[in-house]
Amino acid sequence: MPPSPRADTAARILDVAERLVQVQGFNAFSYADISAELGIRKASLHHHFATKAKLGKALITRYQDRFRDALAEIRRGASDAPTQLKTYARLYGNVLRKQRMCLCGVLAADFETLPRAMRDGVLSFFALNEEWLTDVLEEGRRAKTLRFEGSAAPIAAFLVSSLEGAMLLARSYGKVSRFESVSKKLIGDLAMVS
Amino acid sequence: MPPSPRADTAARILDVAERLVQVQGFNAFSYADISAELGIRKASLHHHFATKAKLGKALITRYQDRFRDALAEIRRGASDAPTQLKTYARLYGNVLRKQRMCLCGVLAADFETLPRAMRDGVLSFFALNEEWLTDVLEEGRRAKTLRFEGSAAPIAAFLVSSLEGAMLLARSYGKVSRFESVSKKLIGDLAMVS
DNA sequence: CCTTGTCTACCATCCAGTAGGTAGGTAATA
DNA sequence: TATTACCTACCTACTGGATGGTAGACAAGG
Repeated sequence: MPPSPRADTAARILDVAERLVQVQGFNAFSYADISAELGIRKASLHHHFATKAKLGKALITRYQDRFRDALAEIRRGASDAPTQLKTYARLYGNVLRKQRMCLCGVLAADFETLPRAMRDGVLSFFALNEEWLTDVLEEGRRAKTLRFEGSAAPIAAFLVSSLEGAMLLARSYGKVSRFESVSKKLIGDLAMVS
Repeated sequence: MPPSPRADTAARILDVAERLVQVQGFNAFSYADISAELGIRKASLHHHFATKAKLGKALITRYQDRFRDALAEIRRGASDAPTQLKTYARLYGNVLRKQRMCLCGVLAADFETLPRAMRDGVLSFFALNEEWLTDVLEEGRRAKTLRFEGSAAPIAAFLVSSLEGAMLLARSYGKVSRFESVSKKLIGDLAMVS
């Protein structure tokens, strides 16, 4: 079905748009930016993604799907909970190392200006992260590799928001080490002293 | 100097602009928005703040000045370090309760699109917070009201970024309780068990 | 008289989105 | 095989409206 000579155009549009949003925010980029970068007319972009809202929603959906896969992969690794948490934090670190902010973190800043479908997508992404972390935390406590008081869910929410905040400030400072320092502390405080 | 019948126009412009930035982000609001809300023509706004960049810088400067005063006030209160931290976190909570994001937190998301002067202002705001927290942390450790390992500065950086992240997500979820939960945990983990 | 604050009127540029058309591929029908 | 119809992907050209910003006039107060 793809008779085009090079990679699927829709995917290339998403690639460029994703980077632009992660670097500049949703309201600061335009179809013209993508058009200039890909050498494709604006009208053609609208052929693939009729409105900016739909493009934005597609961006979130793809991002979340990939993230879900990455999380499942960590779980399949069968390593202990502290190691899974470290690998999880490295997912965020990898984004930051590309000089980008988490897609949904930056969209959270634009939240009040987003169309409904995008808001739902952003919240769904955070929920996915929290649910995954909740599972890892509970498993770690059962295995005595993690230590924390109370239920796991609020700890998971704490971890997600702290990592997002750490990314936000680390990128502004231009120092990935700021993020690493925070993620190290977060996990260190949870890990059982062996 | 202010011959105007009501409060200084420049200040009223800053008030509206501040709220718009905190809610929508720097790139999502316009002079037209302020104009409509204040019933003052766009050209008059430019008379007070020639460019959007200068308006933005003035916004940061005023925000930081007020924050500095509030921090000094907390220090003057002469309460113990954990109480000072709680009062500090309440400053953030008060912003969130107005359905707003921290001005500099939201500007951090727009960081890459900001003019130089504004970037400097944002970083300066974070530095102010971290320096103040570093002082409180060290004092608390000396007084044995706080407990933490290593130097205070990275803990201070951790606190600022975690609180900013907690605000970001709590606002998206529309639940101030999410922020309260995080700030309670942050301070609880530092407070000496008495 | 000059400064300050406001106004009307305007500008060039950018924005998301639309209208309408072309080229080429696919598939059913005759 | 030839015809007809439809499809996808892309194009040029445009629209209405918003954007940040400017020029110049006018009124009031010191």
